[in-house]
Amino acid sequence: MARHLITSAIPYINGIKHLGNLVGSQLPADLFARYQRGRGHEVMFICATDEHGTPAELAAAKAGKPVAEYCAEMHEVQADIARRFALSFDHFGRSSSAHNQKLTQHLAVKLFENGLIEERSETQMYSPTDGRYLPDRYIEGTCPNCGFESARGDQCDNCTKQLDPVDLINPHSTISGATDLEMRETKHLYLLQSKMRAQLEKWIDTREGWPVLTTSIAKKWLTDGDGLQDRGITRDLNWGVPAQFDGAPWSGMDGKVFYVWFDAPIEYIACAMEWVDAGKGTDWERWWRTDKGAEDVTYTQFMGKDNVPFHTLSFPATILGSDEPWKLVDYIKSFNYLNYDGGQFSTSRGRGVFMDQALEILPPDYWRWWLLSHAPESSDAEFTWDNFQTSVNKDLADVLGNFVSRVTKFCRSKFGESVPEGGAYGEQEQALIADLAARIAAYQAHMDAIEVRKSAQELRAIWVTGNEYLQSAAPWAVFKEDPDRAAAIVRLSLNLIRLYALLSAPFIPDAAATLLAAVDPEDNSGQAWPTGAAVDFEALPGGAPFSVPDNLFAKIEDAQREDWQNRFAGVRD
RNA sequence: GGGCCUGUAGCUCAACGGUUAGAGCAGAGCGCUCAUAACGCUUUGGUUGGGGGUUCAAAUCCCUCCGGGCCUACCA
Repeated sequence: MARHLITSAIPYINGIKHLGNLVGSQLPADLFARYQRGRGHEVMFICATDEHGTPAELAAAKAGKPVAEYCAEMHEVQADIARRFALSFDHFGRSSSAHNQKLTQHLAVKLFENGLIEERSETQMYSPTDGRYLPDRYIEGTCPNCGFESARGDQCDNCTKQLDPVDLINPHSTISGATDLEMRETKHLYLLQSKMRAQLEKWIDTREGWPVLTTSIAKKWLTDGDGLQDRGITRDLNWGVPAQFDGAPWSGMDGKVFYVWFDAPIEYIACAMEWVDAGKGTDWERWWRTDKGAEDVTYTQFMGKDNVPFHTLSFPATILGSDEPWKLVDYIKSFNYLNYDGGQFSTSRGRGVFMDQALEILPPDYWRWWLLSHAPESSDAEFTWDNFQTSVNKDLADVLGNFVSRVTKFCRSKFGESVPEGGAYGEQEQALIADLAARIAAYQAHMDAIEVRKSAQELRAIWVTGNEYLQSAAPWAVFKEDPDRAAAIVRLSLNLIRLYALLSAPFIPDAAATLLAAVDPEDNSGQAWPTGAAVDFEALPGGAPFSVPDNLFAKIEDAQREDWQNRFAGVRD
């Protein structure tokens, strides 16, 4: 039994994520976790909320709440939606946890002791009115290059020129509008990634089979310009992991916290400690410490492409630089973006479908199927209602749902609600079994390789095989002359439903559970992962009871599609 | 500006130097009547964005032009 540690990029605490965020990390990670569990492997699937940083402080202020309270509430909101989307985290933690604070501080000390952290002084824009230092993107002004009036401190959206906040004409805070900005000298800790460049490059070069998207981004950062740059890992903020604490080997960091991107990935580890606290397990170290049992763990990370530099470089720099035996990632699966109907999803403008809204209109399996079967693996992908309607109606309702319907209803009317006895599998059945064995092997190969679209395609082909078989075996015609032969056909078909339930569970867990409950109500056949061996087609013996489930998937009507298309086109409150 | 990805049938995508470029959807025809008017079979449809080059052989490698997207280190 293999052991799989699986993490999804941790979503930022603010707001509810849209479908593009979902398909970029959490959903494919869940697919993989469910698949590996299904195969009988031991899985630790971890996710959390990323809670620190300026945006959380501002959102809390806007909501009129202390930031800790705001984050606690938003964490529950996100946890609830994740549950309702059937995301099967073993633990959904919080980067603001005591464990993460302690571990982040510990690793910083280790890095310092190993000569990889140093203090540097720099000047940054400070807003007395806001009472805070302003990240570049919170400063706007007139672009000195093109005269555009809403240029941000880091880049002009109009002429795309890279800027420095001091270049802006009439700069002001986007938080308060204050114009009394001033440059102040401030000290920060820097992670000396440049010292680790060679080590990181060697590590990246020895990774095999990583997505091009993953390695090309890592390579770019390693070699661009002067190579990998040192990175400030503290910020002048209140909300975060304090950079000054008992035992800190540096001073003068009072009132500063670690940068969210330093502490966020560390939460992957701390989350396993939270998992123990929550009473879900007893030993987190055997997942994370290679000196304590984690040397045989396969660690896979899932993320959108915007997260790749932090996972290929910064976090490994933290891990490797600590010189402690932490488990390093084995495979990084990265995704492009999902666009919405000709443009981008937009949180601020309420453009596109957000996770809560999605569940208001349809059950999770509908979304899971479409999103996964269209996952943006090789390039950006696009959600359109037309495509969504077609995929759901054809794949789920017609191919899978209708197969279940025709088999169970035919059986009920001719043989009653138990698996028919009599007859034996013949040549036609052997051919079907051989065909499916090959398809299941292909499906597994794609799932093992985390080829999400191809897996979905193969799964659909497996569903189609059932309809092809029924059509050519034609039990409704055979029944008139040879009821025993018809019984064997129906018995095999009912077994196919069970097989489909097990194979489909990673994609559509709720529907799979419904099928399994209908066709094997007492779970007599076990739920071992099917390999396509003969035994998988005889798991439901003659005489076993079953029930006819309600239609698995309702079709999306044209009127619904149009309604939703209008509803999600613009402005969310 | 730099880097990376991408352009293949009406649409969404495969094919990663080697038969005649394949699937699903959409379109056309036929069949079936168990089923959510569902299913099955057959079939139409491509100068692989343009041009040049390398090779016995190019969608695939190289150059160039055109289009789309993303990243570019202080948003997270």
